[in-house]
Amino acid sequence: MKYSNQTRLLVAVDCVIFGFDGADYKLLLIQRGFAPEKEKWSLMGGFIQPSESADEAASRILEQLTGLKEVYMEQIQAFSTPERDPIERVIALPYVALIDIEKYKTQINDDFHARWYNIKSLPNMIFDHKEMVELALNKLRYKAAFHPILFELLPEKFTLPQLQAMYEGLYDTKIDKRNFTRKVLSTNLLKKENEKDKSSSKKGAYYYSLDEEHYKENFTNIHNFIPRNEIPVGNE
Amino acid sequence: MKYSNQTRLLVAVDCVIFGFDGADYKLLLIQRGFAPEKEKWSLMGGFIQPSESADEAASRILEQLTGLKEVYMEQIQAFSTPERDPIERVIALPYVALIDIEKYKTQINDDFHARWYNIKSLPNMIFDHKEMVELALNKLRYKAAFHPILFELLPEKFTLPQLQAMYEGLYDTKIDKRNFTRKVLSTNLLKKENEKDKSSSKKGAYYYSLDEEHYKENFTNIHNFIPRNEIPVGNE
DNA sequence: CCAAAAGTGTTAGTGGTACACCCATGA
DNA sequence: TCATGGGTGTACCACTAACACTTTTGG
Repeated sequence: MKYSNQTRLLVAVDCVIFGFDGADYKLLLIQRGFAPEKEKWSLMGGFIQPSESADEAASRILEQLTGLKEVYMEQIQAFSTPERDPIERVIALPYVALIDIEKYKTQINDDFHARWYNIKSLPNMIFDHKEMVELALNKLRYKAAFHPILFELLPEKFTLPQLQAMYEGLYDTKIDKRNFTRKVLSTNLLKKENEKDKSSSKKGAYYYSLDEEHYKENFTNIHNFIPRNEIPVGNE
Repeated sequence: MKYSNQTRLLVAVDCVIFGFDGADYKLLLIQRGFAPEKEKWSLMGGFIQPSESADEAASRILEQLTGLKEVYMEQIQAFSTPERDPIERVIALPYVALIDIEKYKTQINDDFHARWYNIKSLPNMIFDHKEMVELALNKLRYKAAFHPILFELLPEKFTLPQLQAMYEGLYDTKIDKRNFTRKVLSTNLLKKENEKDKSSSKKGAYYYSLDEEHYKENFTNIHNFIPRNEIPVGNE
């Protein structure tokens, strides 16, 4: 039995995949292989299949492109204007994903002609993908100010200067390192390691890693990672 | 031209409509008039039509039921598991709406056998509508702690004790009225009127109204309407 | 020995919370 | 006059932000 006299629509998920290279935020884009807008840049996306939920579709699509599973992803608002895709109406469910850019490098699947673009100089993108990216960035900026989601972008061991650079990059601002260190450590989300990372200074910076216990328990707590006046308005 | 070999799906919006009666939060539910689960309670919903966006569909559906337009609405996460509707797969885009319960009363459309239910004693609902309501409530609790969205639930003129009761109801807690007053007034979102509301006390409480200018400008600012430890975790 | 990055403490101000009494008035 | 709800101020504490010098070490 079916609902009668109703229009059925294509539903796609589009993945807004962010990475961080130590200095800048990058967005992973592919070159669309088919018309219209062939060869323009696009988010990686795909239609929801009969057997899968939207979350599953997003994971599948992310894995197809990057080889990565179990990545932090979050759905944002649907894009649904009837004319957004000129071929046929498609409802898009965009997902924001944060991945460790280093992990991706080793598993790249080049079938899609994917490329990292600095978020400060994005190319023209098809349809309303630019809007999706803007929305995703806003969401990220808002959420990262209160929740430790950026930690997902880092390798297992990382230094506080690296972490700080991530926050500075996202908000395009400078943060006082003494205040930042104090805030981050006071969350008890991190464990200090004994080794140092000497790759970026002679003195070396201590490695930290996530304290998995505390991280899961306190993930939804509300923190204050960055000064209030750096949180952009017009968000979520 | 069309995308070939892809499955098209029904896409519906479901409206999670909250009201506040001065003491409790209410959810507006309808009695489903058709099988399956005929006569069980349900959110008001409807399929997205070919000519409309999801936002438009949500407004249309809200207006059908309540007669109200230009109401605060916000989309929350899509529900998309393949089996959620036993008749046929439907992707649901839930919307949270906040309406002034008094305005609704005068415009009720009884075709749908609608009824307000206290959110503390909801009836059994069809499909995953209960989950939608939970998600919507969480979202509301989180957002209302930082943004003045609850103001949408009130009539044009309202008193501070009324406003406080709304916050107390949402978080099921008591708030110190001195602190609450100070916080709310410090936002500069309100204008004090000269009249008093004498309906709930002999002394009377001053009416306030939204300072439209400031309200629109500062809507996205981050406030602190309720104590941190009352904000539930596991939110958004 | 020096350049370059890491690490660390203090202070002043702001904002949050806890707390209790007087005010106005209709009945 | 009294019961009821409305309105107001203060003091402590915690958090924030601003700020500068010392440490380490590879070259």
